[in-house]
Amino acid sequence: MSIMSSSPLESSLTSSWDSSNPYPDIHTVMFGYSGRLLPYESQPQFWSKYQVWDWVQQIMDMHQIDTSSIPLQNFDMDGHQLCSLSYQDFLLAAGSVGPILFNSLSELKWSGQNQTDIGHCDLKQEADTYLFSSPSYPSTEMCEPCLHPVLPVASHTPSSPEIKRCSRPYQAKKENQRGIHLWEFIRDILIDPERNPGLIKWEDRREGVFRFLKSEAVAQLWGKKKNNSSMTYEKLSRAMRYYYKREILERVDGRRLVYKFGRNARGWREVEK
DNA sequence: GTGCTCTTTCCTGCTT
DNA sequence: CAAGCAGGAAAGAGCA
Repeated sequence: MSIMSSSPLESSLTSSWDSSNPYPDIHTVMFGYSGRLLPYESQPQFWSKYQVWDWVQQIMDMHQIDTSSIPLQNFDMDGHQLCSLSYQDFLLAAGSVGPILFNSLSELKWSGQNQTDIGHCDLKQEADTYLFSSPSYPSTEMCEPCLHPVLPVASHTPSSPEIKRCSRPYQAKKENQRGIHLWEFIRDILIDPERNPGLIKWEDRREGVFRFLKSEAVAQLWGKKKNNSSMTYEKLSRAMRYYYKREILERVDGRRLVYKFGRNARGWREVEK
């Protein structure tokens, strides 16, 4: 993952994030998101991983940043894990968007718990430390067992020792990569609304017609599942098209990003569940 | 090692 | 013109 890469993302951020005004949108971020949350939802440490995704997407939407601009799989974690990330973790995980996410989360934590362990001054100081005084990042250590970079876990008490953990997104027991097929992965997102923060949507539930809303985000999730960081919607869609021949999917002519489950797809009908 | 299945990657041409 | 679709070809990866 490239850190602080200069990408099209940067230009899209300039309206809300620049070096002269590092926290211009804190209230927008804070009240724009937390304002529409239920009480328990404003406490990010209790979020499910799908609420974490939802939050990331909401913040991106708020700043009019394309969700596919950041590797969503870097946020494959629940709220508790999210809350343990440091400012630097966010920079590593989301590049230029990291500070926005970090600030939003900190404000949510602050407003949700009404605790002041992370104040604006601390936030700004930490942000400044990493954003403006550090041209490059500390050398990367590697996690012994899996050879993924090690990230420092957030420690808001300066004197406490820094705990290292693997940067690889949380993954339960490594499952058989062939254990789930692409169409099953898509189906599972569709039938479980909590797993589906606006990624794919039923067009006709009874007929099995669905549409990709965030095609690249779905591709990234699929890539994460297969441990393939270079997955794109173009490649995913090629795999989808192979399902036509096997009648797992049926063509939906004339409509972009729209697919339909075929006779050999199982488990998507409500009555089947 | 071999063959099979299921992708993944790359490509060209077409359509929206 | 860009994005998406269609499908051929070849290669990769897991598994029996």
